[in-house]
Amino acid sequence: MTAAPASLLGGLARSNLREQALTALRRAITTGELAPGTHLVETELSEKLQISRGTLREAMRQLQQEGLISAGARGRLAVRHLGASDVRDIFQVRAALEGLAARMLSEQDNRDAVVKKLEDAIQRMEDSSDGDLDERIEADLDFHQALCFLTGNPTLLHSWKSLEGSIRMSVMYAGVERALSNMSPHRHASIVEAIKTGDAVGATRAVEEHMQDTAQFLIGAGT
Amino acid sequence: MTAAPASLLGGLARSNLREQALTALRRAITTGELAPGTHLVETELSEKLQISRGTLREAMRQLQQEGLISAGARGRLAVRHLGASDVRDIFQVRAALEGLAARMLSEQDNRDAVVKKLEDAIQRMEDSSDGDLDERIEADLDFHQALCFLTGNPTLLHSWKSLEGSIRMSVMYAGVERALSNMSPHRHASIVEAIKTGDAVGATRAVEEHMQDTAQFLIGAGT
DNA sequence: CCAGTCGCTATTGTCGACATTCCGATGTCA
DNA sequence: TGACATCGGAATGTCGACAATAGCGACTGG
Repeated sequence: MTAAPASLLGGLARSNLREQALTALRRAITTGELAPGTHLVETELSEKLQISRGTLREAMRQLQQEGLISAGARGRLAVRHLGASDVRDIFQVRAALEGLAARMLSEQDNRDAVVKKLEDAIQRMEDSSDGDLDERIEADLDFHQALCFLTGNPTLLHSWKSLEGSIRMSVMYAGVERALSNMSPHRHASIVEAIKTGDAVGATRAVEEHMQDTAQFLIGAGT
Repeated sequence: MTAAPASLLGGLARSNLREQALTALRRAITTGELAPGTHLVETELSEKLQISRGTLREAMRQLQQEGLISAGARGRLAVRHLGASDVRDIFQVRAALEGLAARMLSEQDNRDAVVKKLEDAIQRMEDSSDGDLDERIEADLDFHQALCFLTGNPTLLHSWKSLEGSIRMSVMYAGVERALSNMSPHRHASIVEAIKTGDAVGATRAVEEHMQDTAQFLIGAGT
């Protein structure tokens, strides 16, 4: 939605090592390639990534603010270790954010275009239902990001994205397969339906329930 | 609340240039010393702050994620320029976050201690009512931060803090004096009152209304 | 055998320099 | 005169090196 070109001619800026390192690290962490708790040694990482420490440090600062990396004593950074309470906390905030999005969209005047795009997003989820695991996760997150994006509130989108990394870690916390087993399409459809009919409170509640259930489900599978 | 030592023995780590630069820049921006739109030239700033560019860059990355600095073409950074719609957007998200906080606190079991602390925060606001302008702003933000802090949800607090810079810029957008004239203590008292009686929906609504009114007020004073 | 001290090592903090790239001025040729 | 090539200048991107410090282990004196 944003990492990819917005539409036609979205973004052609795809260079600079910092961004690449950022993407690589984010992926490594949310994939589990870098296990939670792993101490990230700058010299080591910079060598593996073939970039200088300075460049790496900039990327890590950002990861830190995204909640993927936590700081220990003496400036030491480590991959964040999530606990059950963290997952619950994250999804509570997420619910507030996406709940706001759903309400805003429900109260909007020209909902047709928005609803159309959300339905497309759901369609994409169904299309990928027999595809790659990561692909399905991606499709799910795309839907939820779209929810925020379509409100036209950049701050809301930004806040959501700041949480995206944590959300991905929550998924990993429970295991990708297990997390996916909970992602029923009808859950999302009912949210869109409420938005379509302009049922603001219904849409908000649908989102909040969805989030709470998901969190509960993920926690139940806790390590 | 967090910048200051937590209580006794809170934090004794107060060095490293990056943090200092971060604080200095944050202050300069939210004070207006660095006007919105100002192009932040790395070489120039690093010389003024007497630090190296690398160190400065790390600080600026963080400011960027906090929404105080926006990136233009070719990696150029500039002090973010807020418009009326930005202020509205920011306060919408803020309302969602603090609304969640208020609801959580209302539904909590042992509310006495929490309520006590919030009342203390209000007291501090009143104490500073004839003090320095910045002091009053600080007291106000302290109250709202406490709202998030007391929920015990670190993610919520983190998200709020990510927004704090933007909130401060919104205040500056309208002018500190004007912004302060809207901060009536009774507004906050009614929030605490609702929390005290366990009225979750009332507390949430009180917060949301407070936020919406404030946003409206700030926008009305637009530059 | 224990305690205290000294020095080494691992890792982060900070810096200055070089590389790259875009923008604009300048100059030249049809 | 207008368009195009070229040359600086100004910023950002990236790098490698040095400084500082905490933690650890060995060594020594009692």
